[in-house]
Amino acid sequence: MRKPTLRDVAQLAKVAPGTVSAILNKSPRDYSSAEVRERVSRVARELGYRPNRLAQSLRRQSTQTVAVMHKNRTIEILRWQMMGLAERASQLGYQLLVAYDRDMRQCVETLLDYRVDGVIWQTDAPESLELLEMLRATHVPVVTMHGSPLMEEVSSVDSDHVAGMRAAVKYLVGLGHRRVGVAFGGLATAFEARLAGVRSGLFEHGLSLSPADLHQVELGPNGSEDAFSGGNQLGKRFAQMKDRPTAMLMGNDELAMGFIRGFHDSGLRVPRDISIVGFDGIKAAPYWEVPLTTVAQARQQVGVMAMDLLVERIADPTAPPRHVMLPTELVIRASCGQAPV
Amino acid sequence: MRKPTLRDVAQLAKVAPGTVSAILNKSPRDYSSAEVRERVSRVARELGYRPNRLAQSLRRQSTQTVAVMHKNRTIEILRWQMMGLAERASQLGYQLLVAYDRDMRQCVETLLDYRVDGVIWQTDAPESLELLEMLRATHVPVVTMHGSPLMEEVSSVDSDHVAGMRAAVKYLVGLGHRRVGVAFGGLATAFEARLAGVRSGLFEHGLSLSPADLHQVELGPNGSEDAFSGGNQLGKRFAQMKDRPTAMLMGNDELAMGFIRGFHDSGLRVPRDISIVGFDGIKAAPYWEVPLTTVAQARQQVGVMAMDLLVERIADPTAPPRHVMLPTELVIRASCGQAPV
DNA sequence: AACTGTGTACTAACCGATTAGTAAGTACCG
DNA sequence: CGGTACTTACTAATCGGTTAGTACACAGTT
Repeated sequence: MRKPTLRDVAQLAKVAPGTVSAILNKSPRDYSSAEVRERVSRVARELGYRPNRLAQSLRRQSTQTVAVMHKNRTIEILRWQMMGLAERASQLGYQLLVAYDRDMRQCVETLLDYRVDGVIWQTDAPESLELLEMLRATHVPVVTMHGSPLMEEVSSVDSDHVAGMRAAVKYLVGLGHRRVGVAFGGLATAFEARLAGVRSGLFEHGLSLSPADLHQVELGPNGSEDAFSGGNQLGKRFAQMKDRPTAMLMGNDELAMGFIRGFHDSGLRVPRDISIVGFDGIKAAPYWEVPLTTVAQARQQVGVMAMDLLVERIADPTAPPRHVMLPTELVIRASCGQAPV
Repeated sequence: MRKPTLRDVAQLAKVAPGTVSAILNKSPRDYSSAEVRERVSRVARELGYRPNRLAQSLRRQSTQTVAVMHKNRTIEILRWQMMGLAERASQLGYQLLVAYDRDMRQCVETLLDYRVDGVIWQTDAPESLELLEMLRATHVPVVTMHGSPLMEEVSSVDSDHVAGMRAAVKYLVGLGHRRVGVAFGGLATAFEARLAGVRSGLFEHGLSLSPADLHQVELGPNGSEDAFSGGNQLGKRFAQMKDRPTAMLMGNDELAMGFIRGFHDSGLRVPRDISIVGFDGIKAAPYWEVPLTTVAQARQQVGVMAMDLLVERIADPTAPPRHVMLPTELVIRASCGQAPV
């Protein structure tokens, strides 16, 4: 009832274990005769033999497995990235070992114990920098995805948050808006990049971001990461304000959607009374109460690119790190309107 | 620059490898003196020694790793389940090896090659039954989550879809509805269970489901799994119908949300012109155009329970399989109203 | 002095593969 | 017939741990 081993195959086929290995791996060092080859293959098939990857990896010093570090969030865009990653990994013959742990340090250590060939880093919390450094010290190839390049020496992929926000700003300014605000939730390097995009976009048009118009919102109670809730509250507050920006750039779509809902509760309307731009391009965006204008990311592409960069580094660890920025697209729907005169 | 091995530690501490192993594992067979013990621990610490899990697993015949088979969907509720699973796994000291592959068979084989201690099955496609059977034949403990019990012999966890739908039906009937319809997307055993719940619920009240009121909707173009889109189209169609049910039970929240949007486009209103109940309880539900009444699942709980059942079977493979149904809760918001008289 | 017992640490087989080195058998050639 | 070359398959070390079995030293007994 034990799983058959290579030795079992060898015995039944009356050859040495090494021979079986050579044959099944189509090794260039396999000199066996057609007759033996056939016999071994047949026995292996009949036994349903499958090599033990633990043993293989141990010997070969390569696991064909990459670790994925991520705050297992329910943020939709992160899931799309994961999908892209997973699909590409499977295409390239890699397995994904995912880690989830409040204690990130322990998590990294555990993953390394598995002797993974590489690590994908999908956590953009600023405090992760120290851990990244620790990872880098082990010489395991790492690629960060989501979150702007954290370290020069570590390859990274992400959407071009800066360009995306600049495009959004340009669009709003084109609609006549002069006072635009932003709202973000929590701390994250991705948000920082988006904020930078807003600033630079405004500057381009001779405008600037008033500190009063930069809003930090709570992402829902105790780690529920419910950006809808935070956006909702902000929307309600905005509806009460006498003096507010004519347009808002929201940190992500969920925030924007919650905002619209809260804003509407008080009888005010989007885009009549305020213009709203989201970020990400999640599935619900087109179907929202007022279809959301948003900076859409190339969802899965970030993931597949991350995987590509990683195998590139695995193949040649000395290659210089690369930093890829994927273009975003401003998807114009109904949540923005002409600025009031 | 090589990672230090147990042998390195042994050499530096001037003891035999086996001694080091015994000490570091706090083995009951460790008879070493306090002095040696201290020396070994110190050397190990200084070297930053970490055991190679491949070697450990190979020898111990146990990997402390469980495989997760799942269609890596972006359906929110499935992500919540995965979060619960991941968190519990980490608590119990297990790693997750996730698989994503169009070719499920190959996927299963690959995972088994890693000699995982167990498998979590989160794919409710009916065609997966054959694969499950194949898995079972290998005697690896398996737990299915999401998707009603597929096989008597395989432990399963899921929300009680049937009870959930019956509660929803009861609620609608209480509001005076006599003709309620349902809409589902794609094929899935979870949907089948929900449908069964509807039928039994209606029967309880002397009603029944007219075949004309059972709607299968497309889940968006080519595998995008965008239930919003499918729901949206159905909503539009419903708005044009002269004769329609006074209430609809939707297969999941995304479908329900899309439906409401499409329905509203034609000037009709929810719940004035039709009552809508969703299923799942996703984050956006309270914030929708009309806050969604829905059958909420205990999101993460399914995942943690799945992990618990799995370790139970890993510990004792001969234990009888268990089938757990988690209660659902009807969350009443604004999308249902009194039936027209 | 021989025997038993106990504390301590070592030895070596083993998990299941991979692979460099080697050996046996046949073919060819001068 | 001895020597070289080629084919074919085997042997044994190795990856990095775990663990059953063994050896040795010293103390206490009779």
